[in-house]
Amino acid sequence: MRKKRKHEGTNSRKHEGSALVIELNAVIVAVTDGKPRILVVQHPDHPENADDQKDSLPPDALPFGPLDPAADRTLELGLRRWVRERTGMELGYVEQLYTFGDRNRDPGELEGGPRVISVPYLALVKERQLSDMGTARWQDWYEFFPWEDWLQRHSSVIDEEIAPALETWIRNDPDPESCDRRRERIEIAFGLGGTPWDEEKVLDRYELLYETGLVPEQARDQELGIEYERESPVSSVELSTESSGVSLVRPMALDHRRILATAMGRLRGKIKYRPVVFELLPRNFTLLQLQRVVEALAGVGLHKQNFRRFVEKGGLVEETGQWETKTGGRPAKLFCFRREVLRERPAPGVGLPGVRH
Amino acid sequence: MRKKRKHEGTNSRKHEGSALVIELNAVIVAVTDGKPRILVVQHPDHPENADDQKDSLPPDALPFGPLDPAADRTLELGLRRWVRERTGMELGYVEQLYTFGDRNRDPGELEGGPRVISVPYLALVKERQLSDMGTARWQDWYEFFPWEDWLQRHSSVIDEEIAPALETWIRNDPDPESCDRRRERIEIAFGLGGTPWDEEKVLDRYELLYETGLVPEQARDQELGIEYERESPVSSVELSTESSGVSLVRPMALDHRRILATAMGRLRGKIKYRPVVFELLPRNFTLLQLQRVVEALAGVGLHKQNFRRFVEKGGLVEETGQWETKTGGRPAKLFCFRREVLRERPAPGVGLPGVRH
DNA sequence: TCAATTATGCTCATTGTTAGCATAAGTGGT
DNA sequence: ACCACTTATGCTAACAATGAGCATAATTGA
Repeated sequence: MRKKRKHEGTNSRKHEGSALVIELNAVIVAVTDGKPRILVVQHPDHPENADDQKDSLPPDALPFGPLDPAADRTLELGLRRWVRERTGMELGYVEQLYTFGDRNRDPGELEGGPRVISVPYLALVKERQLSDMGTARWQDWYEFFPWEDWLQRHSSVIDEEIAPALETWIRNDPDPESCDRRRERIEIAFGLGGTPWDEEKVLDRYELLYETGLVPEQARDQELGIEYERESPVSSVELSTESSGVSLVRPMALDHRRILATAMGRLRGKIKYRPVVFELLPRNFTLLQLQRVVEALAGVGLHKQNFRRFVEKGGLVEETGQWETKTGGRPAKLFCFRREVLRERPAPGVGLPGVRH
Repeated sequence: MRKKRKHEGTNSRKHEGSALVIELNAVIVAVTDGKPRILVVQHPDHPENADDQKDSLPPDALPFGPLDPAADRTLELGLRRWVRERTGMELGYVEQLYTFGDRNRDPGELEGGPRVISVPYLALVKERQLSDMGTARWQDWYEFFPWEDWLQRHSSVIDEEIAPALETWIRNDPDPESCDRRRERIEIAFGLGGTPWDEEKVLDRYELLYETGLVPEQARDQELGIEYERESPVSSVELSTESSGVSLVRPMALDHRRILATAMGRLRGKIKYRPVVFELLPRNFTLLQLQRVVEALAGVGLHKQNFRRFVEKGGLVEETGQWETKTGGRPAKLFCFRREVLRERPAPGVGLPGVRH
């Protein structure tokens, strides 16, 4: 009984006995103090909250709510509805991410619960909208993905922890062909062996870490008997037993880290060809503020002068005539998004001009 | 009774009385003779087949099948299963497109049927796999989207039919603000008023044509009392009554044209940063063959010499040493996809080097 | 006033793109 | 054999975009 889902209780009888429900997840992103943060809640009644856990740190969960097939006219309106109801937040920009429908992605299914299809959305909100109601908190998304941060942590996690562990994983594969495939996947995903780092491949990296058990939920799922196969099957305890995964990753409920990875990758890609960063900024901003937000999202540092040239010459912003004086140095011009760019360029985005190597 | 869905009958009792079903759609694309074609079927029992239709041309439908929540381990496997069962085709590359869950997108809901959520997939198959079983046929996708073809038809449809009609639509809006928004959307979507044509904006263009009733299904949906609102509400018979839409568009069932638009836009975007075109080509091909496929998909013509430079210097292909002699001119080198490019470049795609203006 | 900090202007070499010109090597017809 | 025609392929000049850095400007705090 402990895994009874909240929305089974709250919804009308229409769902009772149904083999199928749709759960809407929200990855609500804001950037504060140069850190991308997502809104997380405490998952109401998840197995990991039970006492069979060694470390009792309860996993964070993405906010979620049910689709009410009878009441919600569209999925997006359903999402907006329960986000409003539960957090009081009125979402602006939202974008559907993907639909996750693997069996047993919700362990409740193992006990006869309905098949839960999850349709997560990405939502971007402005800094100032920080309103934390109930158990909801903002959490730096790099706490869930330390290896994605090449700005603050220099991502030594990869060299020191991930790369060696993956190397073991490669070598433990008896089949030389599959071995090569593993190596190729790893080198492409993590930018090893001469391959350049691609900040968009968040999901590929996650999938690899899941398969290799370097991420805590793999062990948890395996204990529950959930198979989450991709290309190559997980050969359980291939890795040295003491290294139970990448250190310092916050636990996450269900497959929410996978969803977050999807969101991060999508957003990192999208800022390059769509002016979505501005959803995360106040109406007026300095170019450095803009740069910091882009850097925070992409997880990489950018060349300041080139960034400013790109964004100004690209017609993405225009001067407001105002100045920001509290910069700690020379005052900076304040800019705002230049809407006309939409007519001029087919794919107006910020790109990552001058990524530091 | 005429609208009873096939899978309600074929599936187990688990679905009986359920308020929710998931339908998997497949947009199966192949390129033959320089034309992108999709696999269409005749929709089993759709209202448009009834005799209340003036022109009795039955609408084409995308192949679809139900998700069996009890049997299908993943959505993708469910898709592959019924495609195999119904067409004998074993799909290779597939990619989830989007999830459409608007109420009444299936008119059966109006008569108490379950809410039908559609999860369409894009599948790419090779030319030779053309196997048409049952009612399934291959159909040039530009028959459904004449205005997307700037290669064969020069797309005079836009100048002669669409642009004037949209101009009327703009002028018929009493509110000057909303009027401006309409104009901006149109100019951006259709590349009018100095804005460049963006071949990826297939869905935006479709949405506009739907809203303005230039596409046959708008009238049909309105007759059925289905609201499919986006930003601005459809003001029904704003347009001159005689012009009942763009000429020569093949009718499509349900919201399948919207799904196809999503697929086209996605594919047109994806070829630029992912080497997916090769899924549509034989293992060995000439550079012109490759170019023709890209052109067919993107709907625009490319500069031959620049295309070949781009694709060769970009490391996307490698020579096989073989020659194609039946070119009708000088024999051409045969190339194949160069897999190593995946390691070298973060986003290896074909791009559209040298689009003809 | 100095050091530190941030903003902003400008350069230069490199690389990539656009739009062509020109040549090569086949075809079919007369 | 010669022709017109087709397709393949090599090459270039002008221009645009990018990467990396130097230099200067305008603030603040010690």
